[in-house]
Amino acid sequence: MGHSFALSQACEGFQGLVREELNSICLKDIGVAAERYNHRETEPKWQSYWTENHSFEAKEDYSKPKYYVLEMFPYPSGRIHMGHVRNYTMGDVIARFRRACGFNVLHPMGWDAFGMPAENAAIERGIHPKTWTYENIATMRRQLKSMGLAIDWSREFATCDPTYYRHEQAMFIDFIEAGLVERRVSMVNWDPVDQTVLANEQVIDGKGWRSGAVVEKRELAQWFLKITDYAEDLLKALDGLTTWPEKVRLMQKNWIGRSEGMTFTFELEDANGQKLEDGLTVYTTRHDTIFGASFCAVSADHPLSQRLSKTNLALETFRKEVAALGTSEENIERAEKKGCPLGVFARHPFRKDVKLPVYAANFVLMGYGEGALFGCPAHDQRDIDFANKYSLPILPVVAPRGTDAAIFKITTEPYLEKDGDEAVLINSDFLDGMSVPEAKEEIAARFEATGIGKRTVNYRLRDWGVSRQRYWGCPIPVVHCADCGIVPVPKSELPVQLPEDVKFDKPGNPLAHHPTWKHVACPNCNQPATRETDTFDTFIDSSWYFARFTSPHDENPVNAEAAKYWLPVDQYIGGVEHAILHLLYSRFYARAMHKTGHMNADEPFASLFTQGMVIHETFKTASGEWVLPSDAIHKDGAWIHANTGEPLVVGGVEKMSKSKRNVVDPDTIIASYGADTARWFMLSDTPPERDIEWTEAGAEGSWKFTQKIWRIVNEIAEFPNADATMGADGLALRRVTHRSIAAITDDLNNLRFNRSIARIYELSNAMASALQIQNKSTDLIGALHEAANFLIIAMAPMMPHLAEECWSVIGHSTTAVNTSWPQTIGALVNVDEVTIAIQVNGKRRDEILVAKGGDRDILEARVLSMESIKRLIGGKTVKKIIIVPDRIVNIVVAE
RNA sequence: GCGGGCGUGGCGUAAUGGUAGCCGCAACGGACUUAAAAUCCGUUUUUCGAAAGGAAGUGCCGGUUCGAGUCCGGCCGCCCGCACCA
Repeated sequence: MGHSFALSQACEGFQGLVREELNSICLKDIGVAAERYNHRETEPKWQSYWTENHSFEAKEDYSKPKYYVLEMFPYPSGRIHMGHVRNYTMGDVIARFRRACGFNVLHPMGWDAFGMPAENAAIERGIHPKTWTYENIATMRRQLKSMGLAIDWSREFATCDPTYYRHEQAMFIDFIEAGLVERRVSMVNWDPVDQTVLANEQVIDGKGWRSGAVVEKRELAQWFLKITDYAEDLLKALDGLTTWPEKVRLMQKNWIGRSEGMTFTFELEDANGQKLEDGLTVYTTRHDTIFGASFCAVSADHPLSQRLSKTNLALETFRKEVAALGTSEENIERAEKKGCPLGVFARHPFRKDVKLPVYAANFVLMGYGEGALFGCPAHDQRDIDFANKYSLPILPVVAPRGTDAAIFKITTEPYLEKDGDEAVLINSDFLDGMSVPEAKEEIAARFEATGIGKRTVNYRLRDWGVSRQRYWGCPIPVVHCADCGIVPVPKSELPVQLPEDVKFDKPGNPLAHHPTWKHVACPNCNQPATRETDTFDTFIDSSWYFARFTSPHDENPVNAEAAKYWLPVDQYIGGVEHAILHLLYSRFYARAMHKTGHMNADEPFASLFTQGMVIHETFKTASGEWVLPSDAIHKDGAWIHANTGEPLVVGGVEKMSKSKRNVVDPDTIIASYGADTARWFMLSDTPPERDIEWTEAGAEGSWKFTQKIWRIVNEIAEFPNADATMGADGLALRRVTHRSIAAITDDLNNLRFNRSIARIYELSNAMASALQIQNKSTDLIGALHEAANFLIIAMAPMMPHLAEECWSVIGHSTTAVNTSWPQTIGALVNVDEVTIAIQVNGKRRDEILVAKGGDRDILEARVLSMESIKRLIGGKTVKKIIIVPDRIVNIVVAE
């Protein structure tokens, strides 16, 4: 530990120097084996070679199977971080591996370039969002290129390019025509200081995250995409996404939140028993518990509540109180369950003598079901809390079979049936004795027969509100006209381009403040009208970029031929944090684009892989200030600050973040160790779906390995090339080589990068051992050359620069990138002798080396004649012998 | 609360129900060196034993099986997602 930290400190300022020193020292001692591998020369050299030769530019080529690999494109925040390095390395390995295997690979890159950080930079530092964004893109493009990624840069675009967002606008107009868009008034979180809508995540303790102002609920006309029209399809199609992580599918399933229940209508009457004209329609999944109902509750925003509040001061006050809380679910969660009687009563559908008081309640959501429910306190936690607060009756109507209804009482904890309870209905008239499903069926049949209600399917999923009162986003291409209403901008006039002369000197949307931009003639009647000043949610930009990559320069949003060839994305890779929103929106967008003729597929991503985070150790001072891990040194069993000597507290190993000061800059790492080392580290040891811990020692280890490969290859290159034969001297190495390649191929096909790397280590160890043999025969030299050739191509997806350099050293005039994946020979992959474990009563006692696929009887006889086994069996009876071919012999003896 | 995942050496991890710990890191010993670094060779789950060779061992308890890290049931711990959804 101490050593690695001393080194890491040295590296902070003088990484280059340290490395150069090591190089020169080693050069001196190594003598024969050429120079040390110098990534500073070779990495830029090969990157230029790939660029100049357009090595990774994809063309539609129907003679080859296509493979489209995509990593979630980055937001140009400033600089790439280690998470990017991990993500793009994985994608790159897949791209290069598939390419070597004969696929026509599409591996593009772009920028998710609209969004609030650019506006924040404008507000805080006076930089124009466009300038800020494109400068960041330039920096990050340079950084990504220094990683040596096999990307088709000719397809690059940023979502803030008008050449991209004009198509987004055109498709939105198509969506309007196809009935996929709605303009609707809805409740939003409104920041009165910043004059903008806030997402729920931006409301902290009821206050705006930036302004600190108390957030209000406000009704605002917003654009919605009707994703709920596809709720059922989006849910059902999850079953077909078999190569998505189960976890993500489940998260989407829960998010869509399908529930089967009933809507039905109560008759209402006032306090005097006068029947009201309208009834109260509720949604329930527990219609079986109707006899346990003791109240009804509606949302504060329910039409009935709104209407009655006009003549009910207490109700009006209550509604304001609820509104002040905001729509944040976190706030609702924290709030106590409260209600306000409406002064009206719902008549029980089966018990004419029972009248249920109707409340407005703060826990009822207007957006779900009918915004109204009936409460059955005995079987619902929320309802029982409410009932106890307002002294409402609690009547149990479901109980485990065999319970005496007269004794079964519920007070503060609801009874929820558990598996094995065989719950039945009690206190429920004609339902008594039925199971819950039977009772549900009975009620549904009766309600439907009388027309009081019907079976209904409900979804938790809401329509997607896409309006944002922001400047740095795609303008929504519509015009508001006093006479014609909402008029889409004609496609010929697209793009509706963002004005560049905007000011961020006051709160609110700069587009709305712009003196001229929004004033236009109505496309319909030519009278003065105004543009929509809202822009799109940036999730729209990222919902179809994968399709644009198939034809990034086309005059249409997507070229039909290209899309048909390339889509869907064969392998998509990104963080699990996008498991719901981005991936669900993209799945919806594919369907919407299909409906409007822009795409042929419904599912955008055939396979999904979610990679883990990059984590790093953290340190704090006693006063709680975060300290750079490189400033922490371990001395006499305690951690202290390298400069101040202050004692340090060891924090957790956590996600790299600027605030915890535990970030490692990829630029520094690439400059010091090289891109190949960084890539290798990111793939080693830890399975890709798990969090990987960055350690200096690990990076050092990866770097040493690059040098080891370089040494081995150079040493082999010293021997004149010879063909691999089946000669005895080379056979052992050849077996390792072919078996390793077979395993690596299998692992890479299944994204098991860490395993494939372990196999590469094994192969290199075998090669190093073979090199130790004195007086090498031609057979062995042939085997060594073959091993080197195979190793270079197999490691090329992970360490492409080193692979190219080794490929020339070993004597090729071709390039590794244009070399096919090694073909293994079955006879060398398959073993002919196996070590079989011998168990007695399931315990391993000995082993035996036999020919593979040998005769069972002969094996059995041989095992039984072994001294060690005879001794163990002794005089006991052999009950049976289990033989698993080529694996195990288990002798079961009587005890 | 609901749903899901994970617990294996000092550490990261590996193991189609079939020899637990491949590979790497770290540590220790040795070779080379004036010395250090680098490199190479070796040791490293625990325990008994001089050794040969035993015994135990994959969070805990139980089950299925000839055989369980793996499958089933129940605990404990950690992580993640959703959460007043009627």
